[in-house]
Amino acid sequence: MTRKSKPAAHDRHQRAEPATTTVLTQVRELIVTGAIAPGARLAAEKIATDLGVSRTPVRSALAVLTAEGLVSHSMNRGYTVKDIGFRDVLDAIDARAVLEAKACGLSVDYGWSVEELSTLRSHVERGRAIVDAGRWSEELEREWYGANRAFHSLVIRASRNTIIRSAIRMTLIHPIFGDIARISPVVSQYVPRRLRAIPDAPPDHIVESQQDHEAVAAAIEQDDAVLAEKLMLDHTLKGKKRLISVATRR
Amino acid sequence: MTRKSKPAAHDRHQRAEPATTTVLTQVRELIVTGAIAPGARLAAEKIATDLGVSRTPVRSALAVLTAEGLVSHSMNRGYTVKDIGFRDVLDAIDARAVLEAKACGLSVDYGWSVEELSTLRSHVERGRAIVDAGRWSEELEREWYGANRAFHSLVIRASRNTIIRSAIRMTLIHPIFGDIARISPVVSQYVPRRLRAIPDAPPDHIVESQQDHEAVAAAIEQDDAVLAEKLMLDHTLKGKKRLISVATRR
DNA sequence: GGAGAGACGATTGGATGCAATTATGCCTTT
DNA sequence: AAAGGCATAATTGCATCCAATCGTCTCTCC
Repeated sequence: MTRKSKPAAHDRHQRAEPATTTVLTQVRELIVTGAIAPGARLAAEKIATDLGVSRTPVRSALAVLTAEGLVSHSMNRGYTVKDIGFRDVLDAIDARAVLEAKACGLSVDYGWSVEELSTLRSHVERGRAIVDAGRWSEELEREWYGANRAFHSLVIRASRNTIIRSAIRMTLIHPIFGDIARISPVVSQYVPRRLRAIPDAPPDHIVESQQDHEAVAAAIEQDDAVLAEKLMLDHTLKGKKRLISVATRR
Repeated sequence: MTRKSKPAAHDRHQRAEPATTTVLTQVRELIVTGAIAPGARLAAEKIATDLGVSRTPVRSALAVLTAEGLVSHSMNRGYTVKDIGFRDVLDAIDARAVLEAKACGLSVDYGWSVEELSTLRSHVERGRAIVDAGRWSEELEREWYGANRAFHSLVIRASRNTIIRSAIRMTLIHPIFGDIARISPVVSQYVPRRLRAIPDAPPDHIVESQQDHEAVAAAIEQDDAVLAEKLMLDHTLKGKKRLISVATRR
């Protein structure tokens, strides 16, 4: 017995991460992806056994999710998944619009490093390549949304404003925007099924978004904070308008 | 024994509110008011005995505070109060500026009820009366800040945007803004002591803020959403500029 | 037959107990 | 005497346990 018995003794209290954190991300994922339906009760016992922990970390995680606004809580009656209505989605878009626009403007005020700028360019070019590929598919769409998300996170990070970053992450803003209308079921429930089909060419709104990204990137490269902020604001609000027009067209 | 034995039986499990919620607000208050210094460790056992509960609700509350960004957490090493720097305060002001400005614009878009408008007027007039009182005191200043807070909350509520509301409440934005520079020690630590003295007449920044409120209220009454949004944005950013000029003047 | 009261079961919120990890102090060693 | 190592103490994180509350079902009474 010369070896330390550290590596994997009991496996029970042997976590790299607190169980509360694990449960938190897991349950949040289940809610955001719609695996747990809105309005459903969140029985602590069931979640605990499902995830292989006791109720204590589950209850902690649910408290956090309540603060985040994803679930609601009634004294002695447990937790339920909040039902996110169309109005909430629009509200979240408005909130994100101003936060992200400001982040964009601040990033220019702060100044972009050459590395950041080149990363930004690569994200934009990746999106352009996908749009210009001459074809379209679920795979390409997923990829474009990947570039989209990378573009937006980079801008938000470049603002160096951690408060805005966590404000965007917080509340419903982040979950809802997983990737507008397609990935996030919270949003896609408001989009008619036929509009969710995969066409042969990139849909108009993606072409338009790609152009928006390029315009924003250009404004950033030209150090025009005011323009960059305005372009980013318009970009997000276009998404809101599109969602409204699409949702009412049933 | 004809009376119901409901009112106050054991007092132990007889809460109108979960202990987690109580602990949450209590500890948050302690942190925001500076009663617990930044960087201090938050020993669960001590907090529990101090507040007369067990460690379980305390741990839940600390998890929420971590999500809110007020405390940081290290695995197996407990929780510590996050040290909020000047940069964080400025970041929070930027975030709040755009959120509250948007809320203001949205409130006009949505439309104000006559009751809301009259409440708004009364808050503005209360502030005006205090500023015009011809004297000044700690008491008057507290009152003016009360009217200030009422004014801002009303505008935010009138936006009908619950996401923006909780975004403002969340992260550090709300605590920091308890009442700029005076009430909140998080901010006032950056303000030289001599500037915190109580003068005989209302200080310039309060007179200016009062004027701003009146201008915003006027724009709201005239249904000018764009103007109201811009005025509110400028109002908050003025506070940021003032804080910067005051903090660097040591 | 319907309404209300009461009881049972299920589930919650909180307190306590236990294993593991980290911090602290003392001792040894060079 | 300083540095390192070891043991002890303190504290964390989680599981378990218990009392209180809520929901539901049944039984009774009108």
